[in-house]
Amino acid sequence: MFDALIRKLDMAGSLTEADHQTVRHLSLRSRQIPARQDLTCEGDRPENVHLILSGFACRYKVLPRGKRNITALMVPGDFCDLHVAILNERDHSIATMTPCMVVEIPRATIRDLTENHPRIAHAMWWATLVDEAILRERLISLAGREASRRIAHLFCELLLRLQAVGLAREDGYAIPFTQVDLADMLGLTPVHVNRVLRDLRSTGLIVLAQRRLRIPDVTRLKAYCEFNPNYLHRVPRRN
Amino acid sequence: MFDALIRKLDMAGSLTEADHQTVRHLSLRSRQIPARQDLTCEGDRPENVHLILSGFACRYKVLPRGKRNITALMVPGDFCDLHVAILNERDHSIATMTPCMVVEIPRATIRDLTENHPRIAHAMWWATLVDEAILRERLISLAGREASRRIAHLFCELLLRLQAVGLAREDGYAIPFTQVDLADMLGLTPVHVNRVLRDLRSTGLIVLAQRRLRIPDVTRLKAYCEFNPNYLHRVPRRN
DNA sequence: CGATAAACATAACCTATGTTTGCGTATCGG
DNA sequence: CCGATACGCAAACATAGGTTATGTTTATCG
Repeated sequence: MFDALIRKLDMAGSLTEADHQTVRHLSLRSRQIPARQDLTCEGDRPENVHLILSGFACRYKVLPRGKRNITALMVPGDFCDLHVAILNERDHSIATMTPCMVVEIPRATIRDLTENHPRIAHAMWWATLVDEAILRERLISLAGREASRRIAHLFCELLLRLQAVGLAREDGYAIPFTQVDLADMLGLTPVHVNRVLRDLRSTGLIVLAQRRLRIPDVTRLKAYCEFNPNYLHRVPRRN
Repeated sequence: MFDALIRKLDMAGSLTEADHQTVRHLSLRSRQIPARQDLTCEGDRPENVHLILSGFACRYKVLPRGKRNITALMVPGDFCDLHVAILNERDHSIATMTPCMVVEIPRATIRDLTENHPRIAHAMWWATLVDEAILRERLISLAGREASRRIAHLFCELLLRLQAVGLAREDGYAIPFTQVDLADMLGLTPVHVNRVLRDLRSTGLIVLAQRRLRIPDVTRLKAYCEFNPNYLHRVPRRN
């Protein structure tokens, strides 16, 4: 539990051993949550910040017409809602997409960390900024890429993010979303998602069956959607 | 110069008088920059954080095919690139859209503030989160609203943001963008922006001429695009 | 085991938006 | 003052993606 949290914060690259100890001495609880259940709702006075240990969650907002927009996807190791500690009203909801194990971090704990542990505060701010960068890239997808490249781009992003936490192989991963979920993430209709997936399959760019995605030629898929991973702000590891 | 900065940080609502003093004693320079000029480029090792005193700027990214995507709009009182202090590589560029007066805040100054002034750090983090909320709302516009509502939504957002800094009246404001700029912000073609503006004009929702926007019936325009201002996280002022 | 629902698939049609092109007008440097 | 360039506007046409409808497969459950 603490490991996941420390690993996340360490990505910012500024923690000391003392900071690690501080984190390890927090009193945290983790909780198992079933699939498709709200963690928090728009308008709530939020009490806890959540970190995902396992499973997938999403940030979403429902328009008056009933359309669900997924604005972010959270995978194991991600914070769901750091905002909570800072902003007073939440402007969106967060739900699990699969069963999830999450750590609950009380708002007060975050407050304390930001006030008394500048390097940890810095790391949390860093995490916020990376989330924002991912959001920006999704915006670019919606504004400028056609449906097939948009999907391909999402698949490439997920490949890297899941590899970073050991949930993807070199060439693929388990993908737990329905086509409706994908549509809500990509700003498309489920029907069109289905069409485009068929096309991507038929050109051999992806192999997708039984909720498992295989990318036979990762380089080719990345080239197809002009994927540039710099926005993920990964520390260059083995590059 | 310090006033604008303090006003921005104060929106988070957590600064003390001592913090104000700290800010006032920073050594900052301001600089006039002509229209349509990059403040910083993608890939740069960034050195300064910018705060806009006057004029409009945007955050953008150019896709390989040459399409420019504007992912954010900065108006007077906004930070352009708080990231800089935290992330090491920039993944996008920032440019002025009109002539701008900007304050340059050295990266080292931000570092110092985050390490030694937790409430100021908190305020900067807050600003980041509000930017992210705005970004999310733009994402929703692109994913779920058709062109005319998308434009209307942008106009409503700008009305509030500009009113907050005294640059808009009750019913309108000077809007310095070209239709090409609008297209790049909205993920549309300039031609379609033109069409849609014509429609919005003909239905009387907006009056737009000589780079000045007037909204005869603000309530009606807000209703039209289902505008909900909660994502701006304004402190309720006179509501 | 059959019944029900969820997810996936695909076809026909429709519409919002992109594309191309052209024209008029304002703006600006020389 | 002139030519060049940017911007706004409009019309005709092309297409990606939305809509509606319906069938098929897979999972769930009594």
